[in-house]
Amino acid sequence: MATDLTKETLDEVVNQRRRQQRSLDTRERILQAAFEEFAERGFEGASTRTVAAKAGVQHPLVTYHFKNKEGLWRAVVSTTSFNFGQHFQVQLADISEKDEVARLRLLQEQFIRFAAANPNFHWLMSHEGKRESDRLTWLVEERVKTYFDVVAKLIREAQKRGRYVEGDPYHLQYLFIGAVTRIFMLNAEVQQVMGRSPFSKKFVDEHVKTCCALFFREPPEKPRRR
Amino acid sequence: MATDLTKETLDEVVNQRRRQQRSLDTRERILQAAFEEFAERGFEGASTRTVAAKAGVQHPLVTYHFKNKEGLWRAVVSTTSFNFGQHFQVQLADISEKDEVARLRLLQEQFIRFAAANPNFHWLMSHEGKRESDRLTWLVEERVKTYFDVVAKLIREAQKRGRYVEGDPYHLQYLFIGAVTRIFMLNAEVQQVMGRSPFSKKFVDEHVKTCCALFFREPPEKPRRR
DNA sequence: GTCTATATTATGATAGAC
DNA sequence: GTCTATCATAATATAGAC
Repeated sequence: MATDLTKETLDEVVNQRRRQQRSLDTRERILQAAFEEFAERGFEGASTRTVAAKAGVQHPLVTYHFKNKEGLWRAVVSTTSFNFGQHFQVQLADISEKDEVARLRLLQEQFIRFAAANPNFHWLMSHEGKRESDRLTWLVEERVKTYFDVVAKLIREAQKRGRYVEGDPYHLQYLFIGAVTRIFMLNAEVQQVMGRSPFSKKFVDEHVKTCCALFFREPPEKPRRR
Repeated sequence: MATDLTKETLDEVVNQRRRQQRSLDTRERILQAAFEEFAERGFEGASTRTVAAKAGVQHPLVTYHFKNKEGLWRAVVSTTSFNFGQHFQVQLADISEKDEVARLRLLQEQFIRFAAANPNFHWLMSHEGKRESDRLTWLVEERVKTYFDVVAKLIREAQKRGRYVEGDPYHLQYLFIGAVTRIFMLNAEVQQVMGRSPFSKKFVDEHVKTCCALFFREPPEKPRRR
């Protein structure tokens, strides 16, 4: 079949592929710009025209690719949530299923490093948690609960072994997430109050240590060796 | 002089007072509505027309009483910051200047109870900490720094006595504030994830205990009595 | 797939009557 | 002090040309 293609139809195919590629690029650039815009201003505060301008495309293209503002928001949440999940999978695979404390510690450390690298992700989520909405219900059912449940299970195991602070695991997760993320989310204020950026490697390493030290406990005293 | 007043002028005085009172009421209602609106949507997301509608007044009255949107925002921050400060003064006066650990503990507990009662206050502040602006600079210089400095001093004293976790006091304050406030700020999400409200008296009491337990340390072992 | 043009609605701000 | 009327601007969304 391919050998039957005339010069004209070959050109058409090439053109079509170029167009498809450009379309994908456009979609990707809108998505990236929308992520920043939604994180910065929340769903209602965000402007799809500003998104288009940031992405360097005409504003009707937003509607073309994502139907409407809500479709754009859902696409942003889906891709960023996927990235969030991916961030843990790789390293977590190296650790034995049975060592729950080690898994939890790695998970929490990775969470902190993800928060440092993606403060916008936490703004995106936080904006929706303020008040009830269809978007919040969707977010909780599809994304938040699954993550919370996984971590809660690990926290319970760690608590059994005396390696994590006491308390309701869901409650403790809100404390942990708040303690970890706020300093990155309020980075402009932090810069003015502390005179340094919370994003430097040195600071992030300190932050990992300090946050983990707050929630993890040293192993209970073993009978003395020797 | 007062005895010279005719019936007409008396009526005028009464009317004027009524008008002044009504004006103050209007101002107050706009202020309250604006607090909710700014907390919910941030400065740029907030609409002065929505504020007027919530307050039940015509929208030009916003301009009359506060000049413009920024003037309204400043008035909101000033009054709510004043309330925040007032919240500590009363009980703090009862504690000796010298017992820094007790002062710090009371301050932190009062902070938690204030956060539970006024989640909007923390939203109002958080919106501005995201990115640089004249409003942020004003906020940090006029309100944030003074509070942070007072608490940092107490934290250093408590650390000297081994009664507070180690680390930079400003850094630790961001951890503490984040841990404390997030669960109240995301109350709609919390309700869906945990199936209960973070605002119940029982929950707030638990929260006070859990948060303080994370940051305060028990006194170092004294030589055993008896 | 992309872009011009436009319908509709909402915003911040102000002028002027009462 | 309050309210009606209005201006200039910017928003979401869509129709239709290319």
